[in-house]
Amino acid sequence: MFVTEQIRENVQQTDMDRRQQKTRTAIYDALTKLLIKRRFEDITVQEIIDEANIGRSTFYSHFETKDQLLEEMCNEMFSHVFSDSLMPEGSHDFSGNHADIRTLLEHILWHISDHKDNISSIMNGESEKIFTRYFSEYLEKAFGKIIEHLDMNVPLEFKKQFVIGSFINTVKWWISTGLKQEPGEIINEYLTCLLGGKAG
Amino acid sequence: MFVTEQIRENVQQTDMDRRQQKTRTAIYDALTKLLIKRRFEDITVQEIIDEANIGRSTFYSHFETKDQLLEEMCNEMFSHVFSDSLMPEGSHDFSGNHADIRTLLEHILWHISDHKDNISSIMNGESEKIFTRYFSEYLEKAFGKIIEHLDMNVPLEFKKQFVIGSFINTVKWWISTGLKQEPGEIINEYLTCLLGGKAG
DNA sequence: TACTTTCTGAACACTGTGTTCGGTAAAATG
DNA sequence: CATTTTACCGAACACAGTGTTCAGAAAGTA
Repeated sequence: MFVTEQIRENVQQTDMDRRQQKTRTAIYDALTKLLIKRRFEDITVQEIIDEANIGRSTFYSHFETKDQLLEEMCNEMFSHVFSDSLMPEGSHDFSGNHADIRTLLEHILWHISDHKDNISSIMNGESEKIFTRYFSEYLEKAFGKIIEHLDMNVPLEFKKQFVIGSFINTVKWWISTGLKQEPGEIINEYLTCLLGGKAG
Repeated sequence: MFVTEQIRENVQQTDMDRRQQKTRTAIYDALTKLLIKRRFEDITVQEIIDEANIGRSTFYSHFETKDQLLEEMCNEMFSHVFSDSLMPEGSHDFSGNHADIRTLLEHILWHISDHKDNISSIMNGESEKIFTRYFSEYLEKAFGKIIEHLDMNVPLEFKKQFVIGSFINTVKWWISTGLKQEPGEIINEYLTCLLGGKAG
């Protein structure tokens, strides 16, 4: 089970005072809105407070620092994007079935595509690293075993690094150029490059 | 040999006051030293000033901001690491000669290896992006045409993204794990993954 | 209603940035 | 060597942003 799973529950407690929920949502929305216009590093706490229309001390009673806010917001979002729902129990064993892998990878991209606006605005700056961390962790869990079975004549650690790294890289590139291609197209091209046109 | 020593020649114009040269070197050396202990974002201008043993206003007469200092320092360093000396005129035409490519890529890694200490300490934080930018630009120039001739059945832009991205990725991984392998080893593994064991 | 929790916002201490300026030291010039 | 030019020094300053505190107001809960 993912670390991220536990985090989500912390953030959205059902037994939360309505005021707290309102505040928290207002802060997330405010930051999300501000991130469209400028980088996280250039946004001040005061701006978030003004945009969210809350008191200064209220902000600091919810988040220790601005960075913690980003961290939690990203946790929230990426844990959703890379949730276990993408990875149903039954499909953990791919046993070299490339069709299934293709479907699953494509599914991930569709998920990302659904969060296009949020992810895109977050992808400039510090938050890119959080994205990479989550994505990497997720892929390692989901595909670690399949990667082991791929026969490339290189050490395992290198293979993992290469396969996962190049995939994340491709996805970042896809996002940064505005998600112009269809998910299926990207996955096909990725697998073509990775497997050199070899059949499954 | 320390990077800063090599930089000195490039940075210091011959018509520069000796005092200016001394100051500039002191600042570079100070930052280089501080970067070993902590991330650039956590280093204050005052610390750099103290370490360099110069006056506050002197620092600001040399650099407008702390970020500009980093930018210039990285420019200096990476432009040296990825200098044209790596890319002699005669070798611009690879015409599918994989042996030459192999040699050249290996050469790049040796160069990086020579600057191990400086690069490693810089690779945490903001400066990683500068590294990536430089590296990407350089590789595009040096290998753009060869990549075009690689026959992978994907659009050119995707191919470039994949080949260059996965190489930079691999190098970053190599650096972050402490340059444990020999350059030749890394290049072999990279090319194995990229070309799928196809012969040149 | 009575009680509890959260929100509010002004005031405050603190850290770090970048500027200013009169005085000092060093280098270049002739 | 004397003169002029240039760079360095560093204290003082203005400023921006962070994070805390606290007493009173407002909203939720039972």
